[in-house]
Amino acid sequence: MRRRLPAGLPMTWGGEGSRGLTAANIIHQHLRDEIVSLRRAPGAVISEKDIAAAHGVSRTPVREALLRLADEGLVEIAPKSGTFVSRIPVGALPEAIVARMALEEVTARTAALNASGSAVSGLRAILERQAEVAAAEDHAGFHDADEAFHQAVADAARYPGIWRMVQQLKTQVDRFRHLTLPQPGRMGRVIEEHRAVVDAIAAHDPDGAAAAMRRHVEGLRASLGEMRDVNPGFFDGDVSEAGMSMPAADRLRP
Amino acid sequence: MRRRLPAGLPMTWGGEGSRGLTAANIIHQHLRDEIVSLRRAPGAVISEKDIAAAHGVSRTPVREALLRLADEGLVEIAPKSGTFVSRIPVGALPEAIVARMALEEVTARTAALNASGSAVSGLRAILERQAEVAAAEDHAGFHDADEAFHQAVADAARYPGIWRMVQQLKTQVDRFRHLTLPQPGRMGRVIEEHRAVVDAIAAHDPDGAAAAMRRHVEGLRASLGEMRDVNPGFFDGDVSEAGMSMPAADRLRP
DNA sequence: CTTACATATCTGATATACCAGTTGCGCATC
DNA sequence: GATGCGCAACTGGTATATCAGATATGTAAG
Repeated sequence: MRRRLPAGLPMTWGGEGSRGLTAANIIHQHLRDEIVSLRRAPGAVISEKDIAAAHGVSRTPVREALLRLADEGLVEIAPKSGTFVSRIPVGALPEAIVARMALEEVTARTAALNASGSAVSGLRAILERQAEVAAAEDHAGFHDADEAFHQAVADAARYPGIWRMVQQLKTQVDRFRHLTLPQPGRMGRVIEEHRAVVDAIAAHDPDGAAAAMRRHVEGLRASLGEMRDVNPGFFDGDVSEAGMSMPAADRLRP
Repeated sequence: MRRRLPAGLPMTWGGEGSRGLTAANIIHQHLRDEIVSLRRAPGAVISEKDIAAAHGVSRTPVREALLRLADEGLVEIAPKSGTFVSRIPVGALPEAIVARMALEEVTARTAALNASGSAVSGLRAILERQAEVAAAEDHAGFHDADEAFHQAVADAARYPGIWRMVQQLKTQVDRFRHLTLPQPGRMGRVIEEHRAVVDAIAAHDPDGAAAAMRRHVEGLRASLGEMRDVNPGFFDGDVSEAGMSMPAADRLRP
């Protein structure tokens, strides 16, 4: 008996095999968006049955989506009890930022060594676009451009797998960021930091690129300051563990 | 209606919630062992039905386990066609090692800053044990001690999440390592590298610890040299991409 | 002998049904 | 009124059945 050899090219270790647009994948994406954008609040109950009904499918693909979200740390499944949107693990955020810094630093370094001319041009284009949306006070567009920038650096370094890890790390921090006040001047500062990274990459200066990227992510850590409003029980553990000052009060009384 | 607040403490972002010993988890662990240890060959077919029968359960928990393995990159699911043990993505291994180096370097650095006395003692104990099993030519025990060492460093740094990422990265490389010839003197060299890391941590020398760990992982990269035997279609992409020399021939003719 | 096509038989994806813990509320009790 | 207990309505975990796509094989035409 001859076994057929699938022609699939996995390309990386951690990537969901980009298996077609199955119902489970659609629901996964949908729920993920809702959770990351905080349209579903941390701690909120997720009902398999409701999701299934809302999408007009059975519980099976919903369950598959939820299991993957659980692996990503975005939902918590309590057996025979319920499924909930994960609270933001503020205690783990500093570690996540450390990991991201380490990964992005080496990415920038390699990008400086490997970047093609077109890659540099692409980076500059993203920089321009980001400046434009910043001038328009378009926060959503700014965030998109930021993501595009970091991905472009990863592409320039040819590190798709590391980029996937960074994306994973970004998720929790981004969710937290949605709860912070927009800081005046932050967009301009970020753009300058990005520009420094691009300049170092264009100059093929690995140490400079790594240092610039490190400064950038460091700045990100500092931007986790103030909460947007009186925050409910969105967090797991003590908020003061996030490394930055914070009223530390107003947790809901249970 | 009051909603109950689960007392679960997630602790990190990426960890499977350590949800009880469900059938799916058992099967996941079982299959994972078989795949990593190469008892299931890369490219081999996995039948949901067979696994289910072998474990005396239905296909549902088997499917859950396989989906998680697919997310980990250990199996590939071809819709309506079949599920296979992932071929080793040799082309992605250098990137995995780069990522691991970045993460373990910062881990060692933080460990040097944070390590308690007991943590250092624990590290030395592991070092001793590793020397013992090395003297006994116990390769399996050596590998276990190696894993314990790296985990202990991560524990000393209080980076459980980063350790989980490193574990993920180790998986594919370890699978590859299972196919390489044991290199004479490697165990002794590894132990010396470990000792350098511990010494730097004990001396609270962050730069030294980071450098020592970097050298260690660098040595690991170099150890990916020769294949154990004429290698079948265990690899995805060209083996020469692994960064080391290799006959590059004898792929199975389809 | 080669090639194209129809079809039988695999597979994974989904639907449905059932089971067993967990939780919360209400009633009985003190 | 406070407290302990037990039932009822949830939930997630598993089992079973059904559907549709992909592959392989056999057959007929060239």
